Amino acid sequence: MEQKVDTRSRILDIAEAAVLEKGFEATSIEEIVAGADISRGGFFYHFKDKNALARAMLERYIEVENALYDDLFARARELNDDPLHCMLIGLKLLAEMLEEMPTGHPGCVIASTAYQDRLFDEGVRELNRQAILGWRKRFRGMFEEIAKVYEPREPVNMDALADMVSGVVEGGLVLQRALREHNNASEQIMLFRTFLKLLFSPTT
Amino acid sequence: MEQKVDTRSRILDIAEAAVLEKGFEATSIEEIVAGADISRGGFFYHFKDKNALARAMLERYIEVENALYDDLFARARELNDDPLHCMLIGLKLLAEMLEEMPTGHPGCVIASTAYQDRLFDEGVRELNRQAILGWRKRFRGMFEEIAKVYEPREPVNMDALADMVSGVVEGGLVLQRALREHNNASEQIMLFRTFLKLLFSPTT
DNA sequence: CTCCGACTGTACTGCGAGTCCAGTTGACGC
DNA sequence: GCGTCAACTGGACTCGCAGTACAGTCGGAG
Repeated sequence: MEQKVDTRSRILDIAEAAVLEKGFEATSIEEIVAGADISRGGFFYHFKDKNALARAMLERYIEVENALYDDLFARARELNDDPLHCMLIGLKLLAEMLEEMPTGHPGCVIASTAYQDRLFDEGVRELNRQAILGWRKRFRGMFEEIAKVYEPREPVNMDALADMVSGVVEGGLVLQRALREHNNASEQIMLFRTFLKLLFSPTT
Repeated sequence: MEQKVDTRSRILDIAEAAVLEKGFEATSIEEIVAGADISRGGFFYHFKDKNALARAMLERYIEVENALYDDLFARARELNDDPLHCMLIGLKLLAEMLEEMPTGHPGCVIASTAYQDRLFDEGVRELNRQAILGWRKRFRGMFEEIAKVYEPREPVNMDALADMVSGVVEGGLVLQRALREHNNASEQIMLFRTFLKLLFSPTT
């Protein structure tokens, strides 16, 4: 049973690296089993089909991403108790993290999944949906805390503002991928930060 | 020769609809030729392979999108000569247009292409890149006009601000696709508009 | 010693991309 | 009216990859 966990996550590691680099469809099972040094039969022992692999990858990815956000904003909170400054510091840390990744960010599986929809079953799509709704809830909560302290200068839809965090990151990653530049995502986050500063700045 | 143009664009129509709905890889040539009522041989007569099809689709799509932006901001200019207000009106029109699309927006081929990278050759990727750089140039020009009249309240990187238009649209479309909601993209654009209003509002 | 979970290995089906090519059809130029 | 050429049709084929089926192996827990 040691082996089971081991091999399974080894497959996920290899698959994730390949998928983030080339896309899901362009990654063959042949290639994964070669990388993980197992037989084709071994692969299908762990995953019913490619869909099951996609599902497991998404689950793991979302978990990691959530842990990352938890950690990021916890660190931000330690540095400053004010909800607005906590948000601003958290976003700064996020931008820095994205910038530090040498090969550029691995690219977000969410967008990739969204645009290859029909390749996946309903379970995978629903997982994707729930992940984004989770982030909406997370950031909405944070923005409500901020709004309690700082009256927004313009009326905003809180759900949309929360979605903008995800949207700006996703959009930035799309640009980055397409342009072959490497800091678009972090620049976009920094601009969003500027937006928040202006939106919640005291009305003199 | 009438036929040639006719059949070719009929293939592109069918393919575009299918690809926007299901993604490129999930769309088979079989299905395209059935829809266009031609033989497999006929398809390969017009397009060397799926890559050539992708390239032609992208070219057409980018042209349409550029014409759309031209038209949108020309209409906005007619309504108001001030560069900031022209931008704000143009974005409003864009948001409304996205909202009016009954099935939600067809989804942006750019993002889809970016995330399926290795499926395509260098030509397709470069086309994609140039399209985004074109939008950067377009919006950067507009923002520079605005900045001549209105001093930005916070320092911003003009290229990044220009990219934010594309990024917010792309990001919004990703959310929309993944969430199965229908107005995320337009909401994101409206939020970006709020950002611009705050950024370029007269410093009291 | 035996059972079981984690595999290996092989052989097979089926699908879709892409190739090759021989033949048809209709418009146009002469 | 005849040849030519572009725009196809239709069919046969190869290849790579997903997925199925299943028989056999191997090592550790009981």
